[in-house]
Amino acid sequence: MHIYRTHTCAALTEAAVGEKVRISGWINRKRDHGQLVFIDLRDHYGLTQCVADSSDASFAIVEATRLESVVTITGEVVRRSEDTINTSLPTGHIEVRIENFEVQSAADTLPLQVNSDEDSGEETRLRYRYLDLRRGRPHANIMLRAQIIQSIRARMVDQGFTEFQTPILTASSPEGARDFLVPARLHPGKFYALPQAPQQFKQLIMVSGFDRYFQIAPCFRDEDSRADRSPGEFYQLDLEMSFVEQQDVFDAVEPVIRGVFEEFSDKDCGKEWVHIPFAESMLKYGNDKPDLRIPFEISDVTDIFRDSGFSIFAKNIEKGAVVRAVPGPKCGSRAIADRMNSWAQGEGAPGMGYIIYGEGEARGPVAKALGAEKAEDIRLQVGAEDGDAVFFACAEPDAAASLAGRARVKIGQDQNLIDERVFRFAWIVDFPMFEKDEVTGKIDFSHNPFSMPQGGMQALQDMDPLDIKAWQYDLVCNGVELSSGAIRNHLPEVMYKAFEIAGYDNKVVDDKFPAMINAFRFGAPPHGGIAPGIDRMVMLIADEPNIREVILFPMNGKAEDLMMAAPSDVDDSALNELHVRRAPVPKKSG
RNA sequence: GGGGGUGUAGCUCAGUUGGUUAGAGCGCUGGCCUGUCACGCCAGAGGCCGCGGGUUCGAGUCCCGUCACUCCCGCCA
Repeated sequence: MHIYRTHTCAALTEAAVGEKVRISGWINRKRDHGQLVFIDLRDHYGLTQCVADSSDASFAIVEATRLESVVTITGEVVRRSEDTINTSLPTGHIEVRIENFEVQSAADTLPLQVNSDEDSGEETRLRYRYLDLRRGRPHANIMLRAQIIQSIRARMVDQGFTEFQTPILTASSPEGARDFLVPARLHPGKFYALPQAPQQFKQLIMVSGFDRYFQIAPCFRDEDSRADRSPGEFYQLDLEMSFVEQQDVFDAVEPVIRGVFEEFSDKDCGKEWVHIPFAESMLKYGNDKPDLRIPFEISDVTDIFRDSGFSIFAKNIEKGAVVRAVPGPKCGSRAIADRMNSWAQGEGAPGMGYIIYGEGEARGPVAKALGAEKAEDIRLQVGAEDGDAVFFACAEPDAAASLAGRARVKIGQDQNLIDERVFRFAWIVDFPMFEKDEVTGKIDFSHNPFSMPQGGMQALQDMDPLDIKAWQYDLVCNGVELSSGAIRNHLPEVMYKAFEIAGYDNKVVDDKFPAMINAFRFGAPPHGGIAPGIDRMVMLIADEPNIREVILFPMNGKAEDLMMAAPSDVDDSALNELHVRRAPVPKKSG
């Protein structure tokens, strides 16, 4: 007999009755009746009830062993009597009569309760992550993640993609987020960077003549965390394809993503994934990652307020402001409207005007100043009914869109208008190539400097830079940005020109992107790709509100690994070897 | 860097308008219990109420500061 186990804790059923077996695992729960004690033994696979009574030699030690101790139990599988069958357990028709009980590893008093469905505090969970991960839901989430990644690999290979590995120690690149740097021992004063994504490598893979690449790629960005953004590192399904247009990328990716969501979730994934131009998304949803489950849209009512009796808005419009209207279904009460107004103030806006529609008339100060006719125009445009409200964001276009967008989400949530049983996907397309920095007025790349401008060189030469669109797209699901991609700019002259518009001369391109700009001189295939976030996909499928729930050993919000105690101090000798010296930590002012 | 929320037993949380000895469930220790499966019953241990200061006759509760965790803004090609 194997020294640890002949079966797992899920394997024993009525078929095994009469067999002498050995199982090992953790004591999940104990029910001590004095002369009779039950143990639920748990392993990765399931639970098996084991039982001993006072006549058994091991009875005392069974009673005395604490929860979560690891034990090996040897004994006979016995059928439970009819009245003691537990139908909620797959192994509930049998139990193991304990003949021998060996403690492999005794557990101290636990810092968190493993057999509870209730989460402990984040700090405790992360510090004792190995205990947290024994619990049902975290354990299942990690298994789900593994299965999803497995499925993605199979689907990608089926579609003719090949998985390659790209370097982890690479060069810092000027664009994007803050880099993690690694001092280069052999090159005093120089640093490697961890890749923010294998962006340049995957393009070079295409130049190398491989046709369809993918990788479950680790990406490193030194950015502050959010609920849907793990600090430091995350994984992307990174992929790139040669000789493709935008729609080819969509056609390759859509079945993979849809397939995975449909395989692992019961939620409806929609018939077709809509394409929404960036500008339309900003107008209707106030952001570039719309939650299409919210059943109403924002509309522009600037013209109705222009030169109107509502002078605050009218004056702002003259100065370039716009007015965006957010419908508030069933929000037609003073209390709700006031709450929205103070919410908006909390968001940094001066407030939110509103009109309440009820009993056939428009009410509130805005309606009064505007007059019944214009209030009715708004009602018709927005599609409001009796009992609804309409809220207004008046500001310069970006700020108005943003506030209206946040208000839309808040109303959707507060009024319970979000259908939790569906995934609503959308491709956001036609991103602008350039944008103007509000503070400096400088024109810069709005998304990815390697994207091909729509219209190519011609567009760069002839058009107002701010009007040029890029072959740049995002995949969005339920208000979460799942993915970002582009058809790349593989033409050196077009690349120089694009960087020139953004204020960088040819030398900058040559210095900062030597690999790409050189490679493109030796025959580069037109290519494009995308990189869906693995963690976010798993988070959506697992229906978890926080990305840490689908990561084995996540860091906390301050990018610390509480379990491993990282980051940590290092010896001076290690620093000396790396030619690195500590700078004094600046004292806090005040 | 900024804003919100939270911080009370090992864990999850309650704690009234400021008022006597700060509670519950789980866990832990001891006792009872031979059919439980969130077993039950009895008893017990366990608290710098995050920390520091202030107001007050009196602070878990009010005020100021600070720290930690968390959510959001900034940031995220």
